[in-house]
Amino acid sequence: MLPPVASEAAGLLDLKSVSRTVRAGQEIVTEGKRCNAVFLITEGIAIRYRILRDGQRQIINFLLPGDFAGVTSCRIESALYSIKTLTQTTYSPIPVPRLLGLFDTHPRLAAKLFWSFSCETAMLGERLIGVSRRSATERIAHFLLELLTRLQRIGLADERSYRLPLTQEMISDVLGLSIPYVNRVLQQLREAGLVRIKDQLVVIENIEELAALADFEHSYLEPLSIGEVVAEPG
Amino acid sequence: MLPPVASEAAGLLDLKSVSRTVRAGQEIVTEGKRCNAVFLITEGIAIRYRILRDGQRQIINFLLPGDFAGVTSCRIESALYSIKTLTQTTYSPIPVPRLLGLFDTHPRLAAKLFWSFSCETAMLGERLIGVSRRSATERIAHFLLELLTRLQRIGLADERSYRLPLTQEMISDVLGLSIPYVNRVLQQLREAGLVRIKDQLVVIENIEELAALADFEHSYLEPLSIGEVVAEPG
DNA sequence: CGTCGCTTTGATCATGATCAAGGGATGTGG
DNA sequence: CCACATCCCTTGATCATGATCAAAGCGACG
Repeated sequence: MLPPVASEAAGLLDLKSVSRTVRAGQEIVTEGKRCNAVFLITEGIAIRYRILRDGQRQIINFLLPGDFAGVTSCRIESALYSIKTLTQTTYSPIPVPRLLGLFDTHPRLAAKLFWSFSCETAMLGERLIGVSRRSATERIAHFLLELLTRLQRIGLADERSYRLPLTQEMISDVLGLSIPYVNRVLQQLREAGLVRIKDQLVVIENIEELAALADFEHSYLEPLSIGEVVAEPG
Repeated sequence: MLPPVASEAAGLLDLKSVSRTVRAGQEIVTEGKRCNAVFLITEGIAIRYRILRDGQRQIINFLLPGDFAGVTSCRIESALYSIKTLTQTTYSPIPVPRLLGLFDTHPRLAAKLFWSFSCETAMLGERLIGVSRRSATERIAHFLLELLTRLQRIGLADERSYRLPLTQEMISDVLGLSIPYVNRVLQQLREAGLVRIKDQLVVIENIEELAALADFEHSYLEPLSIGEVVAEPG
């Protein structure tokens, strides 16, 4: 259940033929190394991150099925970020020239692709606001809701819960918090009857209250009814 | 002295004919209101920001000549962010359908545009890392160096200084700090002989040391020698 | 001359980091 | 079957970065 843009691209580029599957914990892009392809994730979950000079890790975002990984990681010289799988993951590398060739051969698809990337940027903007201006509790709540919404979009979450290998360390690395503090905040959320995380299962017990707490507005995740904009002529 | 991509786009779209000039302090996009165009800034400086529910302002980034403003602000329903000018600014609105039409008519340009946007995302990623994991001093140093580099690219900064109406409040709103603390950190940087800000003139007195302090790596701002990637055939 | 916008200073407070250690699964080799 | 290692979660005590509150200085400008 990939988003339309992703499956359309996959079809056009005949990506199945070159897809690869790796197990959990593999790096598919390494920061600082040359990288001249982007990757369409078709199954599995990965993170994009950077290790800072003091050894801290900052996770930039989570890559879910349908996401194009590496567009912002790739630079001509070297990748800006590393990408590592959290679960068994299937992905298709798309050489950058091939991707850009799409602009010549399938402009309409390219336009959609372009617009869908603007969604990633919007997510980053929201995360920036969160990390910059929100309390630890708000950040954690917001982050868990963002994941819920994104996973629902691709059919990997039900009404109020989802399953993924999310450690407290990862939460701290996404949000710029310390592990013990994440632990304490999660306890509070649990005691408040808002969220329960247990054995890789995240259950949002009270979505409305949590969303209010987090000031969560999911409009920035809306899939942009691009059809209205790039209407087929006639 | 606009970047090549911007001036190429401007030429093709015959934007001069519809350019507008507004004075400092004007909002050209308002969060929450409908917005169905993006804006190519040709002169002047603006900020993109959001006012949070508690009244705090988070500045997402600075828009300089050559930047396309509003791609991430625009959603079909309503803008995610506001954009306000800091100086007198000239800009050209580009209706979204027109922009997307470029993908049909000038795929090569569209590809460049696409790639240049990935630069904005990279900047956001860096800012996220900064706000999330760096100390106030590092953040401020990093921010001032980023501005220096970006302004140099478009000929608006010399070797080590630039002029723009940057208040301490704005620095605090970009970086998620309080005004008094920004003030104190700036004093330290001044006393250390690293940076001096006076009367809208920012002087980096010791670039190397400041860059080391900030762990500043400007590769993420590199203009991506896209020519190598989208080489004209033949 | 008063007001407004910005900078500066001081005192106190608190959010969240850090340090240190223990606990509970799960897995692995002897 | 047990030692032990590893990974992750949890808890406690202390510390510090940076927020908050309050007020004063300082031009510029009408």
